[in-house]
Amino acid sequence: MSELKPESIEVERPVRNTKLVILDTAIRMVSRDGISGLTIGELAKAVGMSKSGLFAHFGGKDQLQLAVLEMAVDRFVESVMKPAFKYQRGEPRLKALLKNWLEHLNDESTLPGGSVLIAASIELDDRPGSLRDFVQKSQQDLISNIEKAAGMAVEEGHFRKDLDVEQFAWSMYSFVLGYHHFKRMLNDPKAELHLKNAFKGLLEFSRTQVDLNSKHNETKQVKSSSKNHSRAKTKN
Amino acid sequence: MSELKPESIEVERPVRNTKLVILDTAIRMVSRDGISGLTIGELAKAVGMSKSGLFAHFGGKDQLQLAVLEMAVDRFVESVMKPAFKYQRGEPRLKALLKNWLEHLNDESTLPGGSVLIAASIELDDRPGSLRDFVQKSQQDLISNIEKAAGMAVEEGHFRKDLDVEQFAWSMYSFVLGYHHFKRMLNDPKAELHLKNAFKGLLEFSRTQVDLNSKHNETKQVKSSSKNHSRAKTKN
DNA sequence: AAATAATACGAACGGTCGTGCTATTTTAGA
DNA sequence: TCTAAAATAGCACGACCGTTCGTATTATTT
Repeated sequence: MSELKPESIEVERPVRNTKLVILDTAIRMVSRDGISGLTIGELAKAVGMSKSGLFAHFGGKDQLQLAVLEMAVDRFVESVMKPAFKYQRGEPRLKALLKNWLEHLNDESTLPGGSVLIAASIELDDRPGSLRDFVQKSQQDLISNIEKAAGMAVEEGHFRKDLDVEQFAWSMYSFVLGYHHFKRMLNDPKAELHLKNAFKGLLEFSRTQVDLNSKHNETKQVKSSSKNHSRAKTKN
Repeated sequence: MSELKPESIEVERPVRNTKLVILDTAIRMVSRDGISGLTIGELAKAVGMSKSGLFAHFGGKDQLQLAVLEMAVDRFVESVMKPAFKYQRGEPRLKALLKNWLEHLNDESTLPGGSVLIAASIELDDRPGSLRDFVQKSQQDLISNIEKAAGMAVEEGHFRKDLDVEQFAWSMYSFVLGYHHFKRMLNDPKAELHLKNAFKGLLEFSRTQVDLNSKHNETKQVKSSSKNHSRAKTKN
């Protein structure tokens, strides 16, 4: 009736939410059933639209799957990586990284069935294609960022100079995988405790320890003859 | 009824290899495509028989899947656990365990697409049912065995007395998961090296460290004179 | 007002899925 | 060899898969 001025300020109110709603729903389904378990029919039913209508938003199933994984990576970067990189270089940043990572994995509202990317890694690790390539690259980026952060900790003097940053990233990532596995599959209530203990031990191991009398560290070996007099062992 | 033909030597038993052949083929397919990716039609084609003929061997798809997982666990026990338990209690057994585990994971002939059980764990971790229950129990058994082996290492004096064996098992398992992930998804050629380094570090961390600088180290425990007799000490 | 683009819909297609039912072949014991 | 049972094949079914097509309802542009 009274629409006189159509050039109001609410010009930017498009229904572009559709694609986002689809992907948001899809990511939860994929979290439970895996990237291969995603079906267009089920997804359409979940978002309340027709198969063909949903299909039209993506060029095909592969592109739908890829869009889901891209969104998963995007969320990970936004909620884990970027906030961590606002912390101070070195140990604080690494600690923040693990903390954000943990919170991200524990967010049941967005990941009710566990990490999409960890699951996709195992699902796709022997199926060549653009999906696998994408996941692989995202994982490599993550590892690389951990290594860089560890390298900064060395530069800052938080970690000792002969630390193998590749080994550090490897161990840290393995601990996160272990946490995911123990929590989700084994329902281990101590999973978080064990992760924190392991990470604390890794930090202590990596820290500068200068009370050495012998200096024959002729190797890049990660383990030197450092005596960890204060070992983090919270017995329970 | 006690009259049987004693001269009958049942040596010419045409082994009912059909079921075994089916499961052996299935395990390789599942290694690549996951336990949910297994289809009866593809499996029948791979072993060269009809869908219905293969189907008759199992009561349904669920039971086929369960049989595959059971065989996977059986092979793991036979090739990893049992041989390791022939080694001496303590560190030697733990080292053998990891060695066998590594060789098992590296056996491309039986596991061309990575561990069936690790993949199944992630696939099933949010889908209740008999499959999930079975995998969960098998994993719990494995963890429990690692904890026991670590406990023995404590009893033998290889590891220090206040070692948290749960934490030990958690870390060891996490390293294996990390190895699997880095090798399969990231194609990291250093995966095995990193695993060995991490395990070596874990062993050193767990070992009895005779700190010479601290005076009040309650080393009432002799180190080598009577290491053979266990002192009836059970883990708390 | 007319033309155009964007969205979403329902119906249908060819395939594959798991799974019954019935026939045929193979095997084992008399 | 004969026969009963076990093993396997053939066939058909309903359900669901991804995908295509034609179309209706809107917005946006001309």
